[in-house]
Amino acid sequence: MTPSRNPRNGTPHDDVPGTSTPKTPDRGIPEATVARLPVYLRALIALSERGIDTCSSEGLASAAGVNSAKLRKDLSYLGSYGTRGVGYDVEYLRYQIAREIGVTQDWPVVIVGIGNLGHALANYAGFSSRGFRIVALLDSDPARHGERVGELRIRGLDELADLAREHEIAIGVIATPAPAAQDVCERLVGAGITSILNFAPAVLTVPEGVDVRKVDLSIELQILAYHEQRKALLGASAASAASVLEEAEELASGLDGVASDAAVRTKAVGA
Amino acid sequence: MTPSRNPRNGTPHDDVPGTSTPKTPDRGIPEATVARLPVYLRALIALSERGIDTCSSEGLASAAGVNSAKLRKDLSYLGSYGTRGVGYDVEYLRYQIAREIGVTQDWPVVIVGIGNLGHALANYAGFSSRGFRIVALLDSDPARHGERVGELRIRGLDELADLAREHEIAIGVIATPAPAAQDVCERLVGAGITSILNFAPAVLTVPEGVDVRKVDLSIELQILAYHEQRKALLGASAASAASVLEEAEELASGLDGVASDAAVRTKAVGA
DNA sequence: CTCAGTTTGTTCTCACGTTCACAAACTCCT
DNA sequence: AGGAGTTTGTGAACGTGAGAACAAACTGAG
Repeated sequence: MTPSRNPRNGTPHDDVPGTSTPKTPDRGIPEATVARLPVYLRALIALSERGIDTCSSEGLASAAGVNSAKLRKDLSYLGSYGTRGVGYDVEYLRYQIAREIGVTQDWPVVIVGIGNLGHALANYAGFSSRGFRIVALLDSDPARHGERVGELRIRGLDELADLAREHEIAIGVIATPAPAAQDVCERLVGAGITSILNFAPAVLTVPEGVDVRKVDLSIELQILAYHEQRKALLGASAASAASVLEEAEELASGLDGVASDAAVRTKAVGA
Repeated sequence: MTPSRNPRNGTPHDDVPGTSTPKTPDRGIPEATVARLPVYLRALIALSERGIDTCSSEGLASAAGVNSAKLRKDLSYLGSYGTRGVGYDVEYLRYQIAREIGVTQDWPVVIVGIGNLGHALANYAGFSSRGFRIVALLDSDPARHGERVGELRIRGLDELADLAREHEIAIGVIATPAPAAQDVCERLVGAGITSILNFAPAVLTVPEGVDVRKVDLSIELQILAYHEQRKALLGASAASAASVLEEAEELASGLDGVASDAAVRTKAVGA
């Protein structure tokens, strides 16, 4: 039973229809929310495996490492799957999120570039249990063709089109060196693949309608390095921080507010 | 001349000065910008290697895969390093960004968990050329101790504290299975490491002042799957898009996983 | 020197994401 | 049945980010 049909798609805050917003609010779940749904799903699976069958937004939020208000708002985009005064049914919510993401059944995946990283990805057990099935491993090096990795054999890139058609592959993973990435990307797109996960440190250009997500180890480390440097600087000498910064900046002529006119004039005359 | 005013922080409408806001207005570069600086750096290195010594914001932006206005705004947080009417000096800008990120010299890094992924990371040549040096490989499995990977030997976790002190390690990489991640994380923090890159599919809790960045392959794939599913649904019947969206729930649960849908629903209701 | 052309740095506006706070809705106890 | 306690779902305020547009500042030719 439980009618619990929530009229969610009643365009919640669409006040004035047809005025300034030509955008379609059609079931569009915000990107930031989409990126967190898999985290919630994993937390729910963990709870489920521990035999817990009900949880509050507070409990699930802390398991997922987010704020509970954010969690509730995120879930509200999917529908009203909780019960006030009680919480969420773990199995039910788990299924609903899995369905929304689209991992109630497996997606066939191809990995291109079977070097160190490609091997690691091919052997990663986490995929199969999370809605993905690796169906093909490709590499441009003929010396590797035929080599077995797990249950699969490495094949040549020329077999891509056939394999993609046969297995209805929709997701491709690029684990090649950077110089090969764009070429591989175009082959994937040519084979009808419209979602690409790119591990190569290169910027890919793709036609409209193709989604690319990038995972870049060096970039992640560099972001950490920035914050680490910042912590070191601030902690080392908070007093001399200002002078360090002043020295670092040289050609900075910040002009805002009152002093701008004077500064500009001076500089223009001097030049 | 030019008292080298800080270009950032004009504090547009600075409400109450000095009293109510203990927030650090000092040189705070927006996170979104910090995340893009490494991309610009890589693009500049590529230009430099091709012998190009000057570039416009337009050119650099397209090499980095972003909008030129965004690029200029990002760079403006660092200072005024360009020349109007001319563009940017590639080498100069490259150095300024590297300095801002903090990769003008190498950061010592430790990798914990030398399985498939750990091996791949240890062998990844990109680190050394981008401001990082792997100085230690640790694993909890004694059977692996002593094994050589590249130039390093695998060591036990008990050596972490000594190695961290000796090499002044500030960045740790976790490449263990999920269940071990939190424990390893605490050991890293205990050894004085305050920046962590986590590849394990687990939520880490750390004390204040420690930065954690997460790289999760399954999550990236699931985000792609969501969009892929969306494309498939919309493309299937573009004409009846409106109606499809209205009853997306029924349609989706009808199309995929009928059996499991029924099972879950039954269970949820039954419970 | 002046003027036209080019490109940066900055301002303004809008959209998106986060967080607070509270009404609505449920359970449990008396 | 009714009231106290709990928890969801959401409206509203706030902060951050993206992009368009433009003034400032440079180059080079005449």
